[in-house]
Amino acid sequence: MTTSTKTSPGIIDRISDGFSRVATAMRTEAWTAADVIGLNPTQLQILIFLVGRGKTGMRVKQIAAYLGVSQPTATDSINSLTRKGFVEKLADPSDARAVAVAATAEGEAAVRSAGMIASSTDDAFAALSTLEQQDLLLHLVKIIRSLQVSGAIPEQRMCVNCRYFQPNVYPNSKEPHHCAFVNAPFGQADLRIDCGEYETADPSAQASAWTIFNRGAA
Amino acid sequence: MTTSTKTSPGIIDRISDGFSRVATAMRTEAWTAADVIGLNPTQLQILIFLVGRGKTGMRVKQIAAYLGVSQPTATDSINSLTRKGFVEKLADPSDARAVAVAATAEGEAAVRSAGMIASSTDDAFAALSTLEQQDLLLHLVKIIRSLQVSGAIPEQRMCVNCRYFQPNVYPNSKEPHHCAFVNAPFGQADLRIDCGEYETADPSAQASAWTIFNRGAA
DNA sequence: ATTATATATATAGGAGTCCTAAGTATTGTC
DNA sequence: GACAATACTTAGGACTCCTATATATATAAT
Repeated sequence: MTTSTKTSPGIIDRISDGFSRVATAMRTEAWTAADVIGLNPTQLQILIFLVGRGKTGMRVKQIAAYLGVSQPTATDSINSLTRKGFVEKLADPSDARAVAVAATAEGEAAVRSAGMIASSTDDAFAALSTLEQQDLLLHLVKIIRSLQVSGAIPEQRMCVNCRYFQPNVYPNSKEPHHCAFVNAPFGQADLRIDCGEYETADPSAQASAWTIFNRGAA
Repeated sequence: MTTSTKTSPGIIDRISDGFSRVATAMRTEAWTAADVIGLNPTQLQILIFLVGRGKTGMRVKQIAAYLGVSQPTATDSINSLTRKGFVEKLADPSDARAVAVAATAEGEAAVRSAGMIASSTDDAFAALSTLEQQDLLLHLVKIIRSLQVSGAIPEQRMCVNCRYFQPNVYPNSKEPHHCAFVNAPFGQADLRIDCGEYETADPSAQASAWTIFNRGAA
């Protein structure tokens, strides 16, 4: 949240303000997309999150952390989605207290149809040049990592946190990084924010990967 | 809203996802900041908006457009702020139907104190290099302009829309642009997202300024 | 001038977000 | 086996946010 003063606001404040403006557009758009399938933005966001995570299901606590809301709030929205048949609560075999919330087939179909609708923000991102998109993605990765390190958001399923990530192993290539999961090189523009195959690396590995990653990106 | 599929999501989807993650952090943070003065994020956002606009006051409709919500929703929040003494509704001399909503002295003080609290997102932006910040700001300006052109958000009080903006008049300088309001040159890093002195330029002037601006930035 | 239409805002009603605080059940620990 | 921690739900309340409608004023057309 930016508190602009009468004197010239610093670049940090203006960047923050810029993010707010884009966020406003995304939120407005999310209402439209969600409305197509009879949901609201929060519910759609949960549904997309669950679809991206597959059959195993996610705990209520994880969903709450992902959304940045309290646990009861997550419960509210999950119940609403359950009533609508888009998600189901399964018993977690490893812990009888816990539930595994998973998207149903209807939920997956709903996400697909919501994804079809036009998006002004996507268009705005697409209007940037390829190089600008790549830079922007890299900046976002850096910002998100900072937020994660400071505890503002939970750990993200990003390449730079992943045990399969081998940064800058081909230093002079266009695809300097390597993913040990698919066993293939990849470039800066292919960095993931939320990868399905993600597996967390231990903190020290994350830290050293980050150092090596930045050395190349500088 | 991004709908990641099982196949590799494109860079646009990943950028969109990245913005969502940052937006989540900002929203969480906004709760904390707003709570300090007994508000919620929406109310604080309105209050900051009004403080940035001075004594003249803003119309309900403008506030709604700025927030990206319906007009009755804006009325709700404005009423809540009025009850708390942070804003007041003044009669608009030019239109008896309209009201001019303005921040009170208490409201301005409240914004100042909310602005004091630490911000993880600001820290994350500050952790980027000066050059990265500058690039990011430029990307945001471009994205916001696209959103504005497509009608997703209302006209923003940005340099690139302003009648005082003279882009690239000093092409080989570090401060290539000129602001006719303060009558001084300024650089890419000084671009405003929401300027107090903003005055809209007519559409054709905006379009040609944008072309000249991009020529230099390429 | 008068009627029609458009605009600015408010009100009504309802679903749902989102919070804190307090409960229930289960798990882990000493 | 008692005690604290954890996973989640329930309860209660303020507020967001919507659509639809009402009220007043402004503007345009006849």
